[in-house]
Amino acid sequence: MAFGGDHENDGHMHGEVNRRAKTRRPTMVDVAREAGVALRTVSRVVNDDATVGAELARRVHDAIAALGYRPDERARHLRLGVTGTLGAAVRQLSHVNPVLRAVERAARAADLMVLAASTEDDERLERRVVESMCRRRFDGIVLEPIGADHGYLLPELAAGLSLVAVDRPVLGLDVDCVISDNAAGIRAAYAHLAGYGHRRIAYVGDDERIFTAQERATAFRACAAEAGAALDGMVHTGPIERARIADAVATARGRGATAVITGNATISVEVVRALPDRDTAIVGFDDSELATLLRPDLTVVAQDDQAIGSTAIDLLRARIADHSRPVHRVTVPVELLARGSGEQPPPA
Amino acid sequence: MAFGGDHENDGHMHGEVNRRAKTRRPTMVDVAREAGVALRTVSRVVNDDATVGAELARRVHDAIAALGYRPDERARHLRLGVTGTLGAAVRQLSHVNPVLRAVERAARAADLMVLAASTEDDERLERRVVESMCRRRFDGIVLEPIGADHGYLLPELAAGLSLVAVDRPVLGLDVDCVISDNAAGIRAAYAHLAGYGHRRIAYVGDDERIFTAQERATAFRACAAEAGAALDGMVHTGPIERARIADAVATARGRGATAVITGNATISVEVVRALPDRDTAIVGFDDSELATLLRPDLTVVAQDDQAIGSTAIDLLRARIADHSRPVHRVTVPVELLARGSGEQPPPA
DNA sequence: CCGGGGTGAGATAACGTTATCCCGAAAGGT
DNA sequence: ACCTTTCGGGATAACGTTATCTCACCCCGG
Repeated sequence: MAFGGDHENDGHMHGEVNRRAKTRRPTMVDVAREAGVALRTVSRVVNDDATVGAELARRVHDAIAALGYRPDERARHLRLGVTGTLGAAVRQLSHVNPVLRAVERAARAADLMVLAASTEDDERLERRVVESMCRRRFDGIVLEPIGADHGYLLPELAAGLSLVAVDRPVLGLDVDCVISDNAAGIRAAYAHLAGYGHRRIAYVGDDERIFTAQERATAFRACAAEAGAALDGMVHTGPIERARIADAVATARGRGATAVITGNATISVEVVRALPDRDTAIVGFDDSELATLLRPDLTVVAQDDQAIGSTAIDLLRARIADHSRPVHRVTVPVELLARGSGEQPPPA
Repeated sequence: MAFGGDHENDGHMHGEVNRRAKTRRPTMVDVAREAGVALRTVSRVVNDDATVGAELARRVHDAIAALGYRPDERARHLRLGVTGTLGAAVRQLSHVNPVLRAVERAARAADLMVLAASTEDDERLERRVVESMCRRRFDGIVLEPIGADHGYLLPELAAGLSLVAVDRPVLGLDVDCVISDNAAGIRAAYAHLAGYGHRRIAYVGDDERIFTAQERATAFRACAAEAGAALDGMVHTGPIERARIADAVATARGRGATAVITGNATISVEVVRALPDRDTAIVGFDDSELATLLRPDLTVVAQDDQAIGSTAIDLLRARIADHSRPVHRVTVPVELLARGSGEQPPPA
């Protein structure tokens, strides 16, 4: 048995696939000849133009079916000047990315197709991807920008590219963007933990060269300063590595930390992994499916992915419609979801 | 200072974005006029044709820079007949999908751009996405097929579409595909648990209308039959709902199950959630980041995502090169990774 | 019976590239 | 000095659509 299980009854068998050898694909001209009508009439039929008579329309449809004609959008887009396509350049397609999902949804509602590609957190690859989308004349691009130097975007923007940045701004360039209110999220987390009596609160975050990581760490330091709390051994930022995070957690606890705020979902996982017992309170940044797998469930600062995605599409469509409109930078509120891990008081 | 710190120097400020009002984009003709050369010469320069003199090349480059000329791939693709683009139609872009990642990587190595879109597990949306990619004349499509009726693919294939299915075959259609050896994976899991003394082994899987779920459940039944084990209350398939899975786990344990094999990563999470204590052995299908978060770490049947992805691209490229070559259906081996949850014997 | 307006359909010119030819000039050989 | 070869570069025709005209035709009022 080759495949495990026999599936003869599964699908309606469609029979052999007829793979034509090397013959050119039929075009509108061929359809016109076959139907005995003018080229323009075929175009009219394909585009559901009402001004074509029923008899001719039928003949054209028959010819299309007989020849297996498939319209070519490349020519259509070239002629029209518009592609009806948005590009999404995100860090990793194959990672959890609720914002991308919302972007796809919102674009579909606006009858735009989203085609996405990964930038793999590599500046050069981001550039390749974005420039490629530009050359393809996508109507607009949703970008999750990485790195610092986005100078390559300048000529594209000047040439008419419509762009919106999500999650982070494009540093040094004045373009539309949608970001979460990172500072408010950290403040909410800090206040939440403080409200339960915590005085020594630690922060474990991502590499501060990353914009969001920098914003969140800065906000944390500001919270501590405002609360009059010392920062010695309480702030740990750097790359996401298990050993580093385990170390950070150990150090913080050694200095008397009774609660931890994390910088993102991945770090939350590692922090939970590194905590030997359950007596340290945690508030994680970013919601995730894992949050409710832990015990107690993880209290998180959740971003409003839906709002971010649909706002991004709104901004992009507005930019496409009016390329010289003023730049908008939208900050989307976040929400603290109390689930248990952030509501335990410090041990007496 | 290694990381962190001040970022004032990070982004070279690029100043104001010069958003041109409504002027037409410059084309090769404009560049040719500006440089005082023929259209064809500009094309040569853009395509790095060696037959163009240094002086003229410089003049053309200057003109390109002066006008801000950006080549239009739509016209290029139309003229060339190929797009250098592969489409990837997957169930959810924004979910963990290591195969897609491998596909992107392999395609990049072959100098092909991958543009991906979600089908959202919706047959109609899958059709819209695939047909859209066909009309855009993508050179090939990687499809994670859903549903049963893929008849709409027939005319596209006849018209010259190159397609490869991953994870599941296109039922009823004879097209290239790459799938994991699901049956072998289940057999390995079963033998592994049996080897540790388990006699009552349960299976909790996905809806059997899904191809992989059906294959895995079938293989499990075959294993049980071969081992002479009764199946009463041991096989639970259906939609992924927390309540259903909790129920399934409770039933199985009630019937004396000492070990559980799961149908995929999501189900593994729910099974772990539903197990009140740690005395039931588990082997999960699909590896995931969560696997090593649990205690004990989860023993899993891991798919070889890298192999699946690169094989898919290989098949697709071969199909593009020779459209009438014989169809290949590749089965990729899976690997059992023992991490602890599958090595505990039944309670005495 | 004729002219005018509406209407369905065809010829033709774009859209922005690349490929096929062809030509003019420079170089080299006798 | 002239013929041949080479080679850089220019005119022009595709690629497969859609948009702009134009035109033939029909219907109807005057």
